[in-house]
Amino acid sequence: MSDDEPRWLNTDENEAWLALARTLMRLPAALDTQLQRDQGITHFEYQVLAGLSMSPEHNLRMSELALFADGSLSRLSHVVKRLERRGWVYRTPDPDDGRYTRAFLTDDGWQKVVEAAPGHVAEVRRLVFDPLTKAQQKQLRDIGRRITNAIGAEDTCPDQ
Amino acid sequence: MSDDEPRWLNTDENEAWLALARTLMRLPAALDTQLQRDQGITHFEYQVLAGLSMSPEHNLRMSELALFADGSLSRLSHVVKRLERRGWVYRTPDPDDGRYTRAFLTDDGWQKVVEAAPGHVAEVRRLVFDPLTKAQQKQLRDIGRRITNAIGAEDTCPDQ
DNA sequence: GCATTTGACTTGATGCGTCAAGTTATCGTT
DNA sequence: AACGATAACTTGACGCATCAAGTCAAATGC
Repeated sequence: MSDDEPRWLNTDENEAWLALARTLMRLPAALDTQLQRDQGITHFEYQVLAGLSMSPEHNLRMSELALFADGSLSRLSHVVKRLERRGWVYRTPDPDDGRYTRAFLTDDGWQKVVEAAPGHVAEVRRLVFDPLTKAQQKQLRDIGRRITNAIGAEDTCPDQ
Repeated sequence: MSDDEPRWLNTDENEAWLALARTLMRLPAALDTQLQRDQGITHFEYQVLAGLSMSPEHNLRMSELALFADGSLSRLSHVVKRLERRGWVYRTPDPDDGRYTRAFLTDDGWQKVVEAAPGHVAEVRRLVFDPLTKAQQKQLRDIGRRITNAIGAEDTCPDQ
């Protein structure tokens, strides 16, 4: 677990780590900024709405939605409550199994996604894909997967 | 600004974006988890302590420290207040120019960094560098820089 | 040399995420 | 059919980040 002498980062690693750390700090902030400024929603709220909009009947179980949006059930519950207040979503117990709750997108909610999506995608493109070469895009996918795999094992998801 | 028809992400881009989004979500959480569990501090608090520990006299101006730790002055002010309460840091007006505040690491603060650093570095290594090839590490540095450059121009830092 | 401006913080209110503790509905067992 | 166990949420309290407004010290203009 702990060596006698820790292996510090060498110069190359340190530069890579610095670059990654900056990205971890600023990219989410930048994406949130765009959505907040143009649409008055957070990136997480966007993901929730987008998740519902992509499902066949515009509805999902809370647990499915939490998995999709990569957040805890508790967080999702709070967020959906706010989205419900804004009239974009409503919840009903699943008719097939009363333990589940289904979140439905309203028509207004659908409109909101349709309105928000192009700007968000454009921002992702501008900040992530435009600056990278094709090869780097592929590398990025592989790198991201390797890192999340390294994390993935112990705690697949928060909460619970 | 907005095209007639937005350019959606293609399959390759979508996979890369998914992998990146997961990393953005989970890597910071994983690093915070380790530091919180083993040392009772957040990653941002660690960065603040580490920043001070690396400076010649174990002190920096708040504004320098904010830049180093990649956070707003306001955020830093709150955090340093907490670190001060815990006895790891203290603040004094800069003797040379009373407008600046200097944050100093205490002996206990230094001990804390020495205690926390090896475990944190080991976690970064385990989650980021061990899973990657040498070539990917270099790519990661370049990719990170390109993305932060794309962001960088408009808002170098929050607050202010 | 006094007033204004600028810059470097500091503070308090607000909102969101997390954590621990509930609730409620079904399932398995007896 | 009753009982505990489990799974799927929901809720409330708490901590931290952000934002807007305030404070205070030096520089700047007149």
